[in-house]
Amino acid sequence: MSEEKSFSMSETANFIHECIKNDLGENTQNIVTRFPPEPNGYLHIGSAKAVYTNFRMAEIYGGKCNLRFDDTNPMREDVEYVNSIKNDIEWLGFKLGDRIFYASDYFDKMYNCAVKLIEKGKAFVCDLTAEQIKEYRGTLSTPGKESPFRNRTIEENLRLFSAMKNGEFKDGEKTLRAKIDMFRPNINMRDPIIYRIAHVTHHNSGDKWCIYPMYDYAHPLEDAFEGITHSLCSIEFEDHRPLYDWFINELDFEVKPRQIEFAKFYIKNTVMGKRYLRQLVENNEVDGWDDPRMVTLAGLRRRGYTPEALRNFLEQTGVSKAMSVVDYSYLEHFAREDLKTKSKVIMAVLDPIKVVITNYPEGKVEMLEIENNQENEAMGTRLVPFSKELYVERDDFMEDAPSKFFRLSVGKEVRFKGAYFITCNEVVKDKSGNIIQLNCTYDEETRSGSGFNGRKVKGTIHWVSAQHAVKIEARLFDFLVFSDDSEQGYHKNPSSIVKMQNAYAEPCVNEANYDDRFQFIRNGYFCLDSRDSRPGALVFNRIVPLKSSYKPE
RNA sequence: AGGGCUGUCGCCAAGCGGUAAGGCACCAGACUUUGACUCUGGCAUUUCGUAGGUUCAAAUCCUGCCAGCCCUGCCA
Repeated sequence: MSEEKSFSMSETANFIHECIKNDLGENTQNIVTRFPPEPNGYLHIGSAKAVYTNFRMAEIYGGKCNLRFDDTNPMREDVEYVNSIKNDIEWLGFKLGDRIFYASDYFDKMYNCAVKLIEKGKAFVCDLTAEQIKEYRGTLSTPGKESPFRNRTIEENLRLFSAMKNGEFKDGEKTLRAKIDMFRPNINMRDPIIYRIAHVTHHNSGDKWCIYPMYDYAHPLEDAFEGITHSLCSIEFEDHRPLYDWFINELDFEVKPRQIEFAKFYIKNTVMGKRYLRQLVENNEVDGWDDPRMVTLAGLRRRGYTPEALRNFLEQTGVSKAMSVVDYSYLEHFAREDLKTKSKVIMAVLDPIKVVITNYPEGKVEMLEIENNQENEAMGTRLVPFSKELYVERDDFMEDAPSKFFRLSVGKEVRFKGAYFITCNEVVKDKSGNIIQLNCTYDEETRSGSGFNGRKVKGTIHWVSAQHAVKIEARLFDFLVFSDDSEQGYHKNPSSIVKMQNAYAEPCVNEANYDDRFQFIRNGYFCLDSRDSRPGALVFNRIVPLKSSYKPE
């Protein structure tokens, strides 16, 4: 990554930079941040912002960032997710090394801290049922009331908590609660539950525990245990900060981590919620967590987005406290910009129509040399076969063309990219009137590279030699949903994927690797589908189309 | 007896009392063997959610109002 550019995050997120500098003074390199996902799903582009913000801040100041699996609720977690999360973060370009931690590794320390709180008279074992606790909590606008078990003796609390740990009670029978204040307007402070009983096998700690700490209790402790200086999280946790600070203070940690919140972002016409993504996967509405239409990192990767494009997007999109809804076109911009000079530019015809060059010798094949990327000469050239029968894009022909149509039409001359000027003379139709072939002639003089300068032509179109072309499938994507004013806020797009199964590409695609990206000239950027493409049956995903200022009438 | 946070161009976003950066999108033009790229120009001054106030001076400070988001899981 380029260093000049990489500092632009310091042009935004200034409220974070200010805190860091105030707290650390000259020693900003001591910063330690963390990204703490619960391993209960795949990372998506929204989570990537939290990944990026935490890792990037540490990177900017030369500090450290931990990946910590916040696995305090065993009923919804799975190792499949821990592996995908590690993989996705490294794919984004952040080195994890020995900085991978598990909240579940701290269960002993957390238990001891809870005992300490009980001993200080700051926590108690409560027998209220879930419904009662809800009732006692009060509402947004009315205060709560105190639990009748709030004033148990320290000795009794200690004995009961130990019994909870030893499995003497059933799920839900008892909880451990912090003793704070049932009358606070901030509901998080109304004697929050800090331990619950769950006789469930944990993916990491197995059956060692049947009590598990709640997020609000576990999180500040995890941060403190790891020496986190700045805990950068999304803004819905702002109301939890007083509780976070309460635990840090009550437990007398030497270094006090500080929580700073930033706003989440949304993308227009995109549902990012984990619940929704999971539902799409479970209902088989998509082809897994890595479906190219999904905004999971796995999906974006399979779609062909590069980590550089994502990082630039996250960088430029900024970090603030104001909720934002970013246009998808902003993401697309960074994808094109990244791919522009590093992709081989080749020709593929997605929706073919046959062209016969009537005055071109039967059986003749010319190998034309065409540059791989006009803006990057280092990418060299390749040889592309040209022959009597070609395919061009159906869209590139029009029978009754308006004057602003610079492509093929009867009587009009256009340039075939890297080849000759071609004039269309005749349209061949089948019985039902569908165009099945265009008969054209070429002008030998106009061969590309010959220096021909006799006349100019307005349009250049791409083509592929019929006998040499490789038949491919090209998949074109659109939004899974469109935003609307309905109650749920969106409706499904019935045509979010279009499979062009009769597409043809230059022979060179046979040598394509899974991590290659191509520009199919005038059609957009494509890459092989890592799941469905195989030799002999290539499947390409369109990463992003090219921009176009052409407006059909 | 509700609390917290946020409002600067269509979308992001700088701005921290001295007279509205930048990017995306869009529009116009130039160039072009991709209608791409690139380049040039345009794009918030009856203006910073709104109404008042303080000040020589306000997007920046104060007050009221309005709008949006979050909070009543033994989820994170």
